[in-house]
Amino acid sequence: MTKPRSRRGGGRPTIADVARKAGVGAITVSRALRAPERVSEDLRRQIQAAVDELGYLPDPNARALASARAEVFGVLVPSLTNSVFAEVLRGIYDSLSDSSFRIQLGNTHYSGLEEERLLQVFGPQRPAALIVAGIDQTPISRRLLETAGCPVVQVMETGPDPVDMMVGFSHFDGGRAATEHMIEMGYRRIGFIGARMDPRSQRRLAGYRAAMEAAGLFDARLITTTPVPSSVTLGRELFRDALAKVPTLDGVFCNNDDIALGVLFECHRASIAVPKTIGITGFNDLDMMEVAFPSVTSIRTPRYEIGRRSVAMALAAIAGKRPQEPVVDLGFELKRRESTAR
Amino acid sequence: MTKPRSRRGGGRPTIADVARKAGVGAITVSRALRAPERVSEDLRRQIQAAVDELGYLPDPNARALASARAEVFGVLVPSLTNSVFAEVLRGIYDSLSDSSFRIQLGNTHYSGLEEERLLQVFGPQRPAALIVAGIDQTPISRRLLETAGCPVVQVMETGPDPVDMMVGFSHFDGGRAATEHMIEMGYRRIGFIGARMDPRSQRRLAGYRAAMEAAGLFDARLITTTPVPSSVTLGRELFRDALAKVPTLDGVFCNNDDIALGVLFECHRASIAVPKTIGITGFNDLDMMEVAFPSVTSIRTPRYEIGRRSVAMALAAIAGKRPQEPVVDLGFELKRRESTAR
DNA sequence: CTACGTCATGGTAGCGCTACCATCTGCTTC
DNA sequence: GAAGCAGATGGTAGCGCTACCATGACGTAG
Repeated sequence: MTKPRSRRGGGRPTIADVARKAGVGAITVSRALRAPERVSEDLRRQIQAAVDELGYLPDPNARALASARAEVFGVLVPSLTNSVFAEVLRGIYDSLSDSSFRIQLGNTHYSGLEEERLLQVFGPQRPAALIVAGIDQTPISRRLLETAGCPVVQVMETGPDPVDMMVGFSHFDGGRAATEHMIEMGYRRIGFIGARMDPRSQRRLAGYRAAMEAAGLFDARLITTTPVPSSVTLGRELFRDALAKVPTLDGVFCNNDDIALGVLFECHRASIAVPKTIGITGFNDLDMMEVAFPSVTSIRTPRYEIGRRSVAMALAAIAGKRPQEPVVDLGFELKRRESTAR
Repeated sequence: MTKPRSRRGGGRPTIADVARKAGVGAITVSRALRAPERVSEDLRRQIQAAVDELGYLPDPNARALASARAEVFGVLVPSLTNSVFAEVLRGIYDSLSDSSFRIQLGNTHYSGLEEERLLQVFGPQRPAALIVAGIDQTPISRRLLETAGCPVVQVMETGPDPVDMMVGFSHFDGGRAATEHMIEMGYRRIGFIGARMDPRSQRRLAGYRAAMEAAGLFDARLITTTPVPSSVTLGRELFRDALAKVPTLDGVFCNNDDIALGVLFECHRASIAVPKTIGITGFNDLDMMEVAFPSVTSIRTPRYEIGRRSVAMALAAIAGKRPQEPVVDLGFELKRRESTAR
């Protein structure tokens, strides 16, 4: 005569309660909820009535345990305050908001080690999909992704060797296009200014370098970088450094828009004419670049779209319909504005 | 002779495997992992060795089901791209990164309905704590929070009637302090410009109004708002509207820094002298306000600290040590800068 | 010396759900 | 008319873990 453990769950209705009330087996309730087309019209209605009456909500933990699969998307980004990733996240959230998937977000702080730790935490939970920023995972992270047993989408960049799927664009090409534009506009001593040189920044720099070399304009002294996290403040300081180092500087390609804004403000403060004396190009094309005075040339990147697309691909894969092409390049767009209109 | 279901888990080691290898009972392994002090030194070592050798990681879903408690913090914010919430999130993440808690983030899009939906999704999972932005929950949301059976922290604002705990500051006082500062600096026709008038913006506006009325300067035509989401672009447009409506405008208190930046750029573009002809005050004090030219007066808000503090309070409550005072006001700071230095 | 705590450990019975297989009905096929 | 089959439904047995209670060893008090 064992008395039941008095509902350690705290008394909320379970699937058995619904089944009893609807006069069916528990498994039929389960099916009615997850695959309604496999239950007759009649029972479906009865079950729905019981669910509504009891206010039944399935326990996601029990579900995850029984099916060895949690309705969770694991998302790993290197930064929460960088508005670039915020936009990607927004795309992810918007695409998932009318599904029953929950989102578990991890912040890697641009650290491979932290990424490994987070994957280790996410893995045992058996997420439905993983979305990770970047394509330069450590070998350990890569193995964790490969053995995660769920669709994986690497976002922000494209590359030759996806773990599973990829959505992004070429940062190298972006850097090159920005630089070629400045050369075309007549700038010659074009500096590169970059903070927190993560792999994507490195590739933009490589694109810059390729363009400068092709034009016979490359000079290592034109490059000013720091591992410090990016900020508008830092943009100003790096620009000062760059100008001190190369007084003949006549343009800057900034690793991102924060930096570009810092440069712009410093030009105002020091009464340096933009675009006449100094041309400025940013990267990402944040909303404010168009409004700035003068408006700032930038590379528009498809951040929101990357988020949406990554979810679409993951959902397709979950549904067993893997996309034909696992690597999607969403491209970018050069926005020519006043800051380079010499 | 029922053959076991061939490990639908996919063959990763379970607590039983560890127990067998260590020559102890499963429950002892469970204890060694969660409350090491209750297991003898000897066994603890043996168990640790077995765990390491097998690479055992507890299944969080099974854990959650058995203990009716998931190691998850549910976090609800109204926007992912608003850098204010990004900073709060950063504080939350930094405070939780060396615990075993996972974070499930929901985006309410400033919608009460969406908030209800998300709480409905988070609840059945039995999170360890809930952190929600704002204090103006709908009655339904409020009940969901009250019956969540876990610590709840409302963040961003303080108010008289916490569901459980609160961390924030007074937006009314912030709005009033900013406005009083401008009055003190000699501005008289001070406009209020605000986008997406969420409850916090409303209270800043109320603070502005209180200060203006106290000084006998209030005029309803000075107020320009819109429900449209905030952006730098919008700041410019609203400023144009405001100026068209009240050509004698000599200052603006902006609902947030994005708007302020838009105003600043428009002043540059239209050759309006700042702070001489128009004074500008923002709200939040984003990094760039100090670097802008001219630098922009703003109300510094303790966003990161709000995130940290909310987690600290939640963790204390989980540990059974509820803070003496459930409502914490972290205050704000007026940063006087060039944009109001008439 | 016995009664009685205390501590370390273990066994059992679920937590609430779903995978798997069995059963049953009704219909088609030859 | 028997065999075969598809579709709807249900029963059973877990998923991997922890709550609860039992047990045994030991020490301490009376």
